[in-house]
Amino acid sequence: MRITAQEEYGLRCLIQLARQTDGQGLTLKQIGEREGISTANAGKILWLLSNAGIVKSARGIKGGYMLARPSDQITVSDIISVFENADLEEHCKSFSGIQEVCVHNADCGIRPVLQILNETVKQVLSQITLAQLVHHECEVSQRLFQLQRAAPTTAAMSA
Amino acid sequence: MRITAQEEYGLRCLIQLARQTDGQGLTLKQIGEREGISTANAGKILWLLSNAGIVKSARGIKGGYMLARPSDQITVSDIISVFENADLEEHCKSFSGIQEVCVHNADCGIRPVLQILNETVKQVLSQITLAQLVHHECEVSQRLFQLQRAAPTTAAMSA
DNA sequence: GACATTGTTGACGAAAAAGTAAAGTATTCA
DNA sequence: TGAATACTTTACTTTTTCGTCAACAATGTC
Repeated sequence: MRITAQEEYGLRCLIQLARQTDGQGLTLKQIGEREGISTANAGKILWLLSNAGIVKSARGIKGGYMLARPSDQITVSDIISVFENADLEEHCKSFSGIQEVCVHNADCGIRPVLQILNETVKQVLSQITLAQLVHHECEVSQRLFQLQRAAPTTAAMSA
Repeated sequence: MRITAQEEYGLRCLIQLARQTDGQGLTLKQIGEREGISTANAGKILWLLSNAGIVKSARGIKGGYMLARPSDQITVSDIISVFENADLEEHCKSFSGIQEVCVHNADCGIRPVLQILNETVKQVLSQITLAQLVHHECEVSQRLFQLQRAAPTTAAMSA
């Protein structure tokens, strides 16, 4: 259970773009230098993000990348999903909502635990926006810790 | 951001052991057959879990594996940690508690987002025990969904 | 319209993870 | 004691992922 290299760089590249408040955008070369990765690698990552509609690109001498929508409308879950293997998506596509969780799963005991945990994690990450990561990472961290402690999770689980 | 193959199989092997209510334990051959993996692979996974003190083993003709402690005292976070690369642990060892989150991080802006998210996820997973996964996976899933919806996360984050 | 700059795309090699194999060690029972 | 069973440990092979390279396409400037 870890963030892959691509996912981490994707997140960090987006944070760089989100910090551009002047609406200027950044070139692949600039992004690569700021995050310590090659221009080629930055190109690959940004291309995936572009396909997913998270960033928009412009070619030519005035080109570069910028966010496709405000950073408070981009969740970490959105970003992570871009780099997931498409094959895994089909593993259990029926898992789409709380109402349908058990409808398609008579064989609940065989159901991979994998899927349950993945959905749990994604649910948590969908509540963290890029805007929250941009300003002060530590504040976000503290808030999340408090969040988890405040939630009556243990009681709810054992009920 | 996904569970690795080893982590998934580790979880599932432990669920098999947790289902053994007669205190008998299971051999590597039995575990492998039940989870569709080779005996050799099961051996590798259970060896790691044994080193971590999550399971205990017995050699000889009456040998096998069993949980080292009750399943409600084993969290998913415990299990996942077993299969993490030890090198990553040193990446930011100062991240040990909520009080010390920002103490060691004057360079907060440079701090990898990776670490923050990993801690967040681990915090969530530390609240799920093996016992909860054993009985009915779907019930656990529903509870977690309700949990996440009930928690006033968005309000807390934007405060 | 020529040129420099920048993003786009596919192919290739390197690195890491996963799984397999085999030899070794300990325990039990006849 | 000896043989069968089962865990232990290391090394190897396969598979997957990661990163780089090179050629291509599009845009803006002079």
